[in-house]
Amino acid sequence: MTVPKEYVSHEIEPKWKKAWDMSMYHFDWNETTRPQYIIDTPPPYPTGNFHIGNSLNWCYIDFVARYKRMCGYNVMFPQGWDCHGLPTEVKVEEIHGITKNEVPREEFRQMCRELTRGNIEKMRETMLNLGFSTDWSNEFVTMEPAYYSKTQRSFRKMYDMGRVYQAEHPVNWCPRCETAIAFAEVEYEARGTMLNFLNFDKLKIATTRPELLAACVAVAINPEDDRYNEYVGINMKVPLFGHEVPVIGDREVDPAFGTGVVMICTFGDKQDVRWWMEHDLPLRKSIDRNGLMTSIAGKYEGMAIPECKDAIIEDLRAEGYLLEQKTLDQNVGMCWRCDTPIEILSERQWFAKIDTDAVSKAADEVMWLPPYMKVRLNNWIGTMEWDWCISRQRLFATPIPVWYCKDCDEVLVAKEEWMPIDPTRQQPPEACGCGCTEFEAEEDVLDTWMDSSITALHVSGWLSDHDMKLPTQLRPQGHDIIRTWAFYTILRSMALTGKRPWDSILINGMVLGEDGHKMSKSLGNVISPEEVIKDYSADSFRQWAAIGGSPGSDVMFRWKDVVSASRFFTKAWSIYRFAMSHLEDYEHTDMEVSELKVVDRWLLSNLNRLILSVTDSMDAYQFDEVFKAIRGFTWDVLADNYIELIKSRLYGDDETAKKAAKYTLFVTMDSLARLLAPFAPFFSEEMFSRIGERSVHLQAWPVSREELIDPDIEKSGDFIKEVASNVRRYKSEKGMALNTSLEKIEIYGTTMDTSDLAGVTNSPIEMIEGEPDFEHVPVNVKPNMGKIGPLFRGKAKAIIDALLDENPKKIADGISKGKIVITVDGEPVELEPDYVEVEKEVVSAGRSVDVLDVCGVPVVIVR
RNA sequence: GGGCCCGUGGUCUAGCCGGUUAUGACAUCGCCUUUACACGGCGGGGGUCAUGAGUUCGAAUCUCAUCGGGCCCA
Repeated sequence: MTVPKEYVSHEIEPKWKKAWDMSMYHFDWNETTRPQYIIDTPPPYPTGNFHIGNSLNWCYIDFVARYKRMCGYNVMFPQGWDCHGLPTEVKVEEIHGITKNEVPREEFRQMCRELTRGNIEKMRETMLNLGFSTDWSNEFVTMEPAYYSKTQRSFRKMYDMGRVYQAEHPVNWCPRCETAIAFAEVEYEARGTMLNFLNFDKLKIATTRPELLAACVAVAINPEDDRYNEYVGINMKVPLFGHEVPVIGDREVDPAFGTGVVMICTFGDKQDVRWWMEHDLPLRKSIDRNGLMTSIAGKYEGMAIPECKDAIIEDLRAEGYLLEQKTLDQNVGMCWRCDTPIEILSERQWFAKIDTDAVSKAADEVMWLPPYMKVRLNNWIGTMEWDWCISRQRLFATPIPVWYCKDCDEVLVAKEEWMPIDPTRQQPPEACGCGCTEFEAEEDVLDTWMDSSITALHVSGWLSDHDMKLPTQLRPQGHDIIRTWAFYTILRSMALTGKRPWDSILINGMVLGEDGHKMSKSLGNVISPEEVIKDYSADSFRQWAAIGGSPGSDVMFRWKDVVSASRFFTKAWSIYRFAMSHLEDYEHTDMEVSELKVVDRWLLSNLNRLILSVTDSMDAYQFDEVFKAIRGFTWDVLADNYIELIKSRLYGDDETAKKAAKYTLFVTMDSLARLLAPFAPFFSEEMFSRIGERSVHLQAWPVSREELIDPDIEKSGDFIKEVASNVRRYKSEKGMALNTSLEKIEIYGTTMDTSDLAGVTNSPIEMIEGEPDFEHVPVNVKPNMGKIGPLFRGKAKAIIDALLDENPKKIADGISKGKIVITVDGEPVELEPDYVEVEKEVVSAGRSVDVLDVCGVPVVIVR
């Protein structure tokens, strides 16, 4: 059993990647004993690049999945791919040098599928390189019939429940993408614009959108505004266009904005929609689906919006309607895909009903980590005004399974047993109720969120041969998609099953570049996980993910964290190599505590305490705390102290004492391999391969042996460690080599097993009862604020002052007598001995020695 | 304009249901090849805990205000 001197991650990681049988990570659908732990993994968009933000999130998921498996859960860590969407359409157009309307619909969709398959392949490779314990037997691809038929069936089910309906309603519209979009897809950007003051017949109005004059349907004022309320009810002529519109009163009008008079258009913004619905105003569509002016715009018909705006302002000015222009800061709603300002158009679209109460109630049943992230969902819920527009005018998406009868216009929604189906390619197998067999296919497709909002249902066996396992146990996702993915998933799960989708939701932060800004191509601060693996290792990357920050907070990527991670593995390897060199002929059997030395019991006490705290932190998803604790134990306790202390035993002749050290080393190596397994799957596997049978990833998580946690032993061990460390420092300060043999080390007033100490200091140790012939001179008094404060409250300060004024020697005498008496404001006050601590200085009395004070115990070094 | 999070040595951070001397990492300086490791060991320097006020015997910690940063939304 030779252990190579160096840990070469570039050989070991590929070795295990190749050797692992990934079926060990498969979920057992027929399990009856182990509890289920299903993860509703986010399906990434297959861009072909599994980026660092994905990687951070997946590291968190993998830590949990591996930990839960080791704890005896039947874990499903599935992998999905959210394929549909505009970016792929754009990419396909770019690659093939076409526009989507130049080729037949199906051919274009085929090109999109091919591109997507290749991209998925690339991303899978990165995921394997990062060592994720993905359950590939439960992979899903939303563009494949097996998945999108579920999307279509969910559409039909919700249609039957009356939760999906078609209607003409205002929608957010992207003129560039030529499609309706949902509020969740609208992003706001601060832009400067002109506020135009117009002479509007009898009143002056202020508007930022003069190009919508043709769509003006009313003028509104605040009914409490004395300047104008007499005008309510009369009609006014719209400048340039001449049609008459009524003046209405509405409290929402801000008298302080502009002139206090606004025009209502169909539609300039969301507020217009509210007024339009509330006051039952007519509809005037002045903008078409391409963002061009319609016929009601008269001579401006066919102009693009900015062009029309310029022309109308010119004409208003020429005809004397334009009174004034002021600059105004304004937030403009933009399409999140293409940054084009959106318009609100009235369109015949499909909608899903939003039941905010049901979503809110279900969200309360879910444990949010960190908890304040739920606030974001609730804030979003509070702003919902319209239902969710689920139809899109695109190609690469799940087809809406609907036809319209050519004779009677009746809507025919496909039956579930017909799915998957593309209505543009297949006719319904039944005639319309009116007897007609000629149908017009619905060409619109579904919003991609309609696919991805049923992942929780899909992975838990919905509409499959398996038993339904909803709710899943964990939803891991970023805080940027709470208003979309989290919201829609809860909505759909409640609508379709009446159950919450998950027990808990773990929110990860965004990854920031080394400059502290969000990683983006334009800032040039993008780092790919593959780069990190190449320069360091996958395990080092994973350690950065664990230790870089706590879940929920944004995490900065720093190369130096990766460097220190890889140094930790070097150190751990060195420890492992040392341990294994002494365990060559070791056969593991249980040992009684009585057979162990103090130092062994000290280490085991610390190890079991570590297991306890690490388990708690894992349960709380505090991976940074977990790894810091493991690192601290390994480096400080095990390497810097324990190993140094036992060397003399390991190299000595006392076989019993040697065996105790070997036993302790073995147990520690075995536990460490298991504790590291969720974080460093490759390194821990390499470690474990020389310790135990089969993969470390099939082993149980260590259980703390609490009977080995012993505060007294820890105290004794700490003392030995402190003596060793003080002697080391002493030698260092005196310029002595570390292995210099001192004539004698005397320790006073305590008894203990000194064999390891003699070994590590390479010097004889003598325990001497009583005090040394030196004087302990009390020099300083330290009041114990934690005790004095609460007891004496307002008097505390006076007591502390009195204590500090008093001669330290007198206080020390008081302590030895069991009672301290001091005078405060002329009154005697009694204090218990533990209310103060006295610092003492040891004064030498004639011997040529050095005296160290270790935890209050005099240690005398005879040179 | 509203909501949420956050300001701790040069950098990043722990502590934050109040208690003495504020944690660790990286960086920096000095010393050391001791049979696991120089990708190591030992030791040192460096912080008025953003600012101001309040509560309290006592505040990095609680309250308020101000300034600054980030995110989500209108």
